[in-house]
Amino acid sequence: MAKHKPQLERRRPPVQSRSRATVDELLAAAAQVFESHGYAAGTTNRIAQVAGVSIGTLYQYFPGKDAIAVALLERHIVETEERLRDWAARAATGRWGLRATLNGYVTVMMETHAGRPRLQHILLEETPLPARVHQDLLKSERRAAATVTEVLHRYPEIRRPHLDQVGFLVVQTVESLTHRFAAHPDEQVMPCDRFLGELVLMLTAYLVGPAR
Amino acid sequence: MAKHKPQLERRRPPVQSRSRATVDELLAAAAQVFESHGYAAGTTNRIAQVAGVSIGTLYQYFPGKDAIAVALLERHIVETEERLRDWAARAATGRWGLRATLNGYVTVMMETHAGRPRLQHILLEETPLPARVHQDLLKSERRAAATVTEVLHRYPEIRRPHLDQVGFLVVQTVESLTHRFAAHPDEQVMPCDRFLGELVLMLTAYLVGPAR
DNA sequence: ACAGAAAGTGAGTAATTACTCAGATTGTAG
DNA sequence: CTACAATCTGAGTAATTACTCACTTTCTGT
Repeated sequence: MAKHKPQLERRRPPVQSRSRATVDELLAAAAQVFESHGYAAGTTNRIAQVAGVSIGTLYQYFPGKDAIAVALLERHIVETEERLRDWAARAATGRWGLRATLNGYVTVMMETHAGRPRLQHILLEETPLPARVHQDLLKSERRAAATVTEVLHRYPEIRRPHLDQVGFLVVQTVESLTHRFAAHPDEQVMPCDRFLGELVLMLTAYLVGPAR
Repeated sequence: MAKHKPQLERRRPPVQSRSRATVDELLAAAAQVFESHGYAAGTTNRIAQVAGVSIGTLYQYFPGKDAIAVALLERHIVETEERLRDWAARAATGRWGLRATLNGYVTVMMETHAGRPRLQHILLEETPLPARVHQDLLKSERRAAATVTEVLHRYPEIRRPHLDQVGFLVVQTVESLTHRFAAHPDEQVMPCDRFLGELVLMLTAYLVGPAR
């Protein structure tokens, strides 16, 4: 369908407030359309329509469909890192026990995906992302693992060796279970709050449990 | 792109061995093509080409693209349930400790996705599945949880209440972490065998840990 | 007021692709 | 061998869709 191969850089940077609002509208519309239709079926025409602008305007600010997905993903990475930093800062005050800290972490992650549970999945798995973005994702995930590891260091009841790998597994576990539960919840078998509680229980048991 | 809306039933059931082989070829080709291109970009023409038959032959046995994905998914559900039954039977001999049993479960699940790590994700998330198939998936997942719960009942060291919900969380955890690790392994931070070991450790700690 | 820049429009284009069909080829029963 | 069914072929069709461009409208500085 693509006539030419477009770049990934924004074409014309918005300078007036009107155009900045348009770009915001476009991103919001894209999030909604991708969430409900998937990447391939989320057409650029539909995105423009939902945003309330013409298709030409869309291509004035984004050189191609991929670029929109990349922008959404990069925005999500930034937001997630912000939330994680906030959580780490709160944990660093030392007023919380391990369990409350883990509870906070899982809650933050669930909130992050509460609004559009499928979107991150779609961006990650269905979108042809350039290698650069994959690198960014990997780096961001490693930073998250490092942050979590650092927080865990504050709790002497954790006696497990290789805390960095432990932090990595915690991040992976929370991330993947949160995604899964947000996207396909089985409220019949396990309601959301119970799921959260059990997950925190599992993580706590893992961290303070016998080293072997 | 679709002119008419096709059904999901196979058009002409293969009766000669030649055509049965053709259908197998088509499914194998579809698995390969979807795995490497995703659902939307995995074209029917390409599937037919990889299978070594003409596009017309493909449509003689499958009424539409979706039907191929559904067939692949149903096949995967059957295979997974078989593997799970085998594992439960082995666990029922009573010769394994809890840890070995969990290790076996995780190993089985990792093996299931080792060959085509992305395929299940693609079928589940990118394919427009009819409601019937989603029901089947949910049912299959619940059966898996029931099987695991039953196995866990054999181990008196597990004192946790609501074993059915515990079994459900174990299934969800293993399923989602296995998918994630098969699809995007970060061998640099955590090699596969170490990942398996830590996951088993986490599950064990969760199951035998303090009830509160 | 006005020139030029920024922003927006949407019908149209070229490429892609799911699917069809008229007929050729291969297997099989009597 | 013959008739018929099963199987296979692949060029062609209609629908879809990413993207362009010639043009209009709105804003801003002077």
